[in-house]
Amino acid sequence: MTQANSAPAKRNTPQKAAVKHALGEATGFVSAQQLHQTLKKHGSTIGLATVYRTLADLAQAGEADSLQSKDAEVLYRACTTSHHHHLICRKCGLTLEIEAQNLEKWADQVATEHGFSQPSHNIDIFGVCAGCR
Amino acid sequence: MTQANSAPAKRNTPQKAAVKHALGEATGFVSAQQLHQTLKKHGSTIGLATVYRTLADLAQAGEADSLQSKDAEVLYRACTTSHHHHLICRKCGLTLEIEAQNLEKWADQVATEHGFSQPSHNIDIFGVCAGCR
DNA sequence: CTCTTATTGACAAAGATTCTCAATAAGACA
DNA sequence: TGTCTTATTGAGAATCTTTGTCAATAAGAG
Ligand SMILES: [Zn+2]
Ligand SMILES: [Zn+2]
Ligand SMILES: [Zn+2]
Ligand SMILES: [Zn+2]
Repeated sequence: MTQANSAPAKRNTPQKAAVKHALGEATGFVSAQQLHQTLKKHGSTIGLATVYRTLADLAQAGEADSLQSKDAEVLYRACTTSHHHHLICRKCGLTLEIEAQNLEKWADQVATEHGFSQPSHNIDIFGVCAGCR
Repeated sequence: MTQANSAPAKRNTPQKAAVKHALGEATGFVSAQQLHQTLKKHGSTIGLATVYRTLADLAQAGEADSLQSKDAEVLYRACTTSHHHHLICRKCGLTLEIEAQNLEKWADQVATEHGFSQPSHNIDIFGVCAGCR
């Protein structure tokens, strides 16, 4: 008698911990490739596929935020689990988390006003930080 | 005596017109690949690279807006040249243009408040339209 | 009509991400 | 602690989007 269909049990591995840690060290958004390079530079022998898999899991679990960069690659960042948005430096990648209650309300309102349900949104602000000028 | 360095003169070609027209026909955001398929289905022998090139030009000229889809591909849409944002149906892709002066102000304010210059932003709202429910 | 050269299309090439699969090791249990 | 099941890993292949290359074509000026 096998269990009907429950999610496979997750396991804790040094690789996952390493990715999580490296992501935490980053000051802003980084790509899977960058993270892989960094990890290898620090002596890790982790595989690229594993970095991709782990990042995808973290994003799914809400422990990381992701966004698409200009050159078609996905960038990740360790984040608080509460809903928020980002202010990102175009030059150095420095990232600040920002919140705006009004904004959340506005977005949902716009959606429902036009007959759209299950509203969600993507809001990111870019600029050049003080240090980069 | 050759001209110092002016932009090469643009030429009007049936291919560009076709892409522009096909983009106008679409009800929402479409990818270069989709557009290429559509064009071929209508008998055109246009090359994929040309579709990419034309879309990039349109986006540059402000005649089309672009956004990154979930699966790492760029989507385009024919748009008005004035600054605006989008409300997009997750199912059928139906897209509405929306404006919000307050929002523009808010975004720039947040940036300057934190010492960021040359502010810009990405704001998109998603949902499921009435027709898809 | 002629000539210059921007543009095109077929194909190669680059990058990012995912898939495949045999080998490894986490975690449960005796 | 030792054994066993199977989630996870890493290396490379495969896939997919996008860009680059280049000879052939054709837009537009004269
Ligand atoms: Zn900066
Ligand atoms: Zn929000
Ligand atoms: Zn819809
Ligand atoms: Zn705006």
